Amino acid sequence: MLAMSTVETFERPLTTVDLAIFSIQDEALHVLLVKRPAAKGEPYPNLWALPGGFIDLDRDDDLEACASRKLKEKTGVVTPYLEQVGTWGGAKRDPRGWSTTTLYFALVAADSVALIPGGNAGDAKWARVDGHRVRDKLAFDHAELLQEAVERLRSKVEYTSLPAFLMPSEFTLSELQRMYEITLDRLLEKKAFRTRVLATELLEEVPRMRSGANRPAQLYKLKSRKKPIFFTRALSGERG
Amino acid sequence: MLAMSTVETFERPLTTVDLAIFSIQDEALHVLLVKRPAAKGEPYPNLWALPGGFIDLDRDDDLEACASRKLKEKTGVVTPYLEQVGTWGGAKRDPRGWSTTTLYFALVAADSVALIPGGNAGDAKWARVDGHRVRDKLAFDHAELLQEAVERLRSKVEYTSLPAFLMPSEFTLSELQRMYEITLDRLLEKKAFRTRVLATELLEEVPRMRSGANRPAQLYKLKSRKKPIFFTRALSGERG
DNA sequence: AGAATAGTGTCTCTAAGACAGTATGAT
DNA sequence: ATCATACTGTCTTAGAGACACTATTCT
Repeated sequence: MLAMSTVETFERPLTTVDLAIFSIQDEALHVLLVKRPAAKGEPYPNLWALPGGFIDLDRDDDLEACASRKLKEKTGVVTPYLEQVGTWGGAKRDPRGWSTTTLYFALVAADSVALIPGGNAGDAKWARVDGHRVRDKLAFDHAELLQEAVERLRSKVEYTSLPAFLMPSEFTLSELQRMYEITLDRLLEKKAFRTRVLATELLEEVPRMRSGANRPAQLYKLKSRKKPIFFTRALSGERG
Repeated sequence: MLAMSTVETFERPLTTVDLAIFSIQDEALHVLLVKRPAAKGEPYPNLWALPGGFIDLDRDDDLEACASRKLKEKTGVVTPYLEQVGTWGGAKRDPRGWSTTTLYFALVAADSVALIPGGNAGDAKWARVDGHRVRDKLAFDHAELLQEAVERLRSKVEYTSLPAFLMPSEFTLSELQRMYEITLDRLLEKKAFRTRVLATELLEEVPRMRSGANRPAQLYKLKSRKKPIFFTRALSGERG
């Protein structure tokens, strides 16, 4: 390498962006996994991994644009909740050399993402999150990345409206509460939940009801699909 | 470049680690700045910037080791509080090309860091943080990085024991409260503060008192210098 | 009527906030 | 005694949690 200035004298690590894309399926938290390619030179062939890959320096203006692009490629979803979890970098995490990955987590509503395993056939799947992990052995340090993403998600659910981003466009308070319970993996008290949520600027009534074999329920929609609401107190976190 | 495997076909961004090193000086929050070199090819010559630089792929095992190394080089401090804030990456933030920087913030006790502006003479200084910024114009996007670091610091002070890491080895409750007030830039109520702090496992009495021109105060030390304590509720954040 | 889920009334509990009061040293 | 700061007593307030109660639809 030609040393034109000091910047050239430093070797550059491999730089990737990975995604933990969460969604609720069958009343359980799921994360999207993709299968590692089997081509020669590829590490961890055929293992499952979080979707992600190298930054395209020509197409990606910044890290978040890169994450958005990869999310859209995998799920078709364009405006989900997307948050940077952190960056892992080190000499050992990729056999090809010193590498960094910046991890984002995304929340997508189940009904907005019917499209996945179809385009790339069987090389992508939703895996159920059990505790902090998934049944499959994951490539690289992705088990650790996933654990941190799940922990970030769970801890933020305690004091924000994040689960609202997992909802379809209209939903009832009971359905939203169920989404909280699934992401937290514990039951919540109905009255406290409703008071808490309705005390904020999060929801707006729509003049429709959800009918079933019981009393109809008021339907709500999000006032804004932009940023989550922060509550003044976290849930206590010990009850069941 | 020779394409030996797919990994070689991707250009790699410049990758750096930067630090927002905070300390309390003269009853105010300060951050350590270094002056950009004036050598040709160096962007933003002579402007102040957050300390940082390229990863040394041979010496730095991982990102945090790199941050620790740079912190030690600048301040001599070896075991401070160090937390990753996030990673900024994009095509425009460094004129030399697509670059990423991973920002860490560190909290160092004022008395543990007498050594700085001396080694490198006038190329480093403590700058007072006013609101979310500093008087000097900063290089790159460091004003934005600093703002995020300050916001992270302030918001975590609301519900953690972070300011404890800014204290000398022994201190009184009033001194700790003052540290909270300085980092938050607002006054706190004494009784509530003491109850909150003493209800945790954070502090341990030492059998000594701080004497002055008044009633002596009980001295305390941290039970652990490792991780911060998380309180169950945040401060309300509106009073003054 | 009964099942099922929506939604409320009300009490308790915890920890923050307000603020006045007492305690203990130096001068 | 006075001042300054340390420390406590106690009332108020906000919001979580518990839990029983009422409401409304369907079958």
